[in-house]
Amino acid sequence: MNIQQFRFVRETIRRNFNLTEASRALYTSQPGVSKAIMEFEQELGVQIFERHGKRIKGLTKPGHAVAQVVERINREIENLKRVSDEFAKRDQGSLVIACTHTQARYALPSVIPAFREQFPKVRLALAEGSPTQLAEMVLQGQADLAIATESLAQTEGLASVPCYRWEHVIVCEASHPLAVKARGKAKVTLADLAAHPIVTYDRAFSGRRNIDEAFAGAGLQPDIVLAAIDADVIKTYVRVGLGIGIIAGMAYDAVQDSDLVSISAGHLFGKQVSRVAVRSGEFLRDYVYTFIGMLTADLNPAEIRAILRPNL
Amino acid sequence: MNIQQFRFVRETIRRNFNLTEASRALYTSQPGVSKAIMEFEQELGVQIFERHGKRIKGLTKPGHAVAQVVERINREIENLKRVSDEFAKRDQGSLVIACTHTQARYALPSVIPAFREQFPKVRLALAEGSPTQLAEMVLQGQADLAIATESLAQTEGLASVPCYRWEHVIVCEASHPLAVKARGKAKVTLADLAAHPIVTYDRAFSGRRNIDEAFAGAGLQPDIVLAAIDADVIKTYVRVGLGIGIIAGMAYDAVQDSDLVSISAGHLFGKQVSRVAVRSGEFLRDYVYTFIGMLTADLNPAEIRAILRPNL
DNA sequence: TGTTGTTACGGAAAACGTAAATATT
DNA sequence: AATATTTACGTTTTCCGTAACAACA
Repeated sequence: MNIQQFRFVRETIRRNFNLTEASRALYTSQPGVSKAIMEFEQELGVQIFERHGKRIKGLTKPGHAVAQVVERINREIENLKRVSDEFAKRDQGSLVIACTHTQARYALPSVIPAFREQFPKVRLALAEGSPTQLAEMVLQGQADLAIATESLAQTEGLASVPCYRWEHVIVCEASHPLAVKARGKAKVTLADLAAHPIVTYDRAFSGRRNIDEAFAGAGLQPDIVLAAIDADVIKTYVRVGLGIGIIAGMAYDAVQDSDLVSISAGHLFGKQVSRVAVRSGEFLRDYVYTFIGMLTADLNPAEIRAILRPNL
Repeated sequence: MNIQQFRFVRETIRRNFNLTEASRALYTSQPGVSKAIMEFEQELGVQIFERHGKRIKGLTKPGHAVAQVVERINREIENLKRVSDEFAKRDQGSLVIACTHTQARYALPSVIPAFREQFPKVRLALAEGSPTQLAEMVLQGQADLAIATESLAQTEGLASVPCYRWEHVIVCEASHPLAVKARGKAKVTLADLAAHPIVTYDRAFSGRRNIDEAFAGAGLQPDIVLAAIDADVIKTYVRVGLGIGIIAGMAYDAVQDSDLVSISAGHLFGKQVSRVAVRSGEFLRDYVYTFIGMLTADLNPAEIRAILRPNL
């Protein structure tokens, strides 16, 4: 039994039971993988992979059980490297942040510079995607943490902490009837919004679910003429007159967006809570906790650690 | 990095940082262990062991962190063998039961034969000790499960289920004043007991704590003239007139002990609950769950599994 | 001075890549 | 026919034990 065998088994499963791909991914020869896996099966005395003749098709029943343990071993071995790097490399390393465009564009710019100053040797990477993709990235170990408003708290295998609160705002031109009404101190209603074409976020992003639910709860059918992933796109289409925009409050910049007005919409769509998530049970470098601490003003690093790593 | 290194590190720690002993325990050469550990440290880039010159004295700070992960890896590797044996060996294997003398002598005889019949190829072993020793055996992986009334539920790292209830009984000769009183349907009191010399269990065993607490709660000072680990010894000294005995109810056999009378004492010392414990997070062979199921009449195997292995 | 850990070295074993053969779709 | 897996085989590397050496207590 050896560590290579664990890696081979894992990669073969990940690559949909294609030994050739697995071997390529691990920079080794395909016969080597084949042989190692066969020896592994022989040593354990069980067949891990379902074979149709020579083709590997999937996991056998014992294979499922073995694969679970192998996965845990692989993770712990990765943890081992991280643990030792924590001491050996001190504050060198990398931090891969999986986040939505909204986070990358509006939330992180206030945090990243401070982090960079404290850990100049940590290489930073931003990976963007939909909340479910972000969760997947963290689960697969491709990213160290994910930041999003959706999905993270519900995803099995992730541990998450609330990170900050925000609300939606409506953006439109100053001359728009809604802007006029808001200036008159009158509260904008869902019915007001439903009367106009709307540009807002795509299904999976930035509290769009709450928007849909709010309208549905009021028995209204909003006229969403365009859905986009990021507020910049939304604002652009608001500017060309496609409709009114509903975006995250932090995405409205009083200076840069002075040609538009923002009308608070928290009373319509509720408070949104962005969360930051990591893979549960994972060893994380100290600076990851520091980074999360910078994101979440009201929790201290010890609290964060306690929530994200309860059993270590 | 390889599996040997993990084993070497673990064994070196277990053997109090003596490489020579560790190498002997693992049936290999001492220079091999030394070299493997040094290479491991080099690869991780941290020093795991504290060295005074050449002597290894303990773990460094990074060593502590590394050792924790290494321990987890070792356990998972052991699990791997068990998982595959579960399928490969079907119902062959071994079952090491750590229990107190009381369990071995009075509780298990009704269970073991049935188990043996169902799994004739499973080698059985009984390891006896005090409840804390039993817990330790399970934690260290020397035993698969522990059965005892004390300690198990409180011990960190163990998962336990209640197994059966029992009560203490008083044993004495039929002519003894207490026996006379009991025959007259009068309830025996703690004060009655305190008036006579008592022979009962040793501090750590079989609900002795409840006995002490009951007397203390009543402000009485019992005259415990002899404390023993097992009921056979206690009954022997009761027979030679050393005093009255307080033993576990199941330890009184109406036939074999017909020269003594038993007086129920549940109202004095409360109900005792024996528990069965396993190391939490451990993979256990199917027959282990079957065995536990035989011990615990009121829980079915699925419930037991759920309690003892919540995250698998 | 005995015990414990490291260095040196050589034979055995294994790991791994290339080439060829074989099976599957 | 093209793709995928296993077998064969030889080189290279690693493993591991013995022997010798060094240092602690």
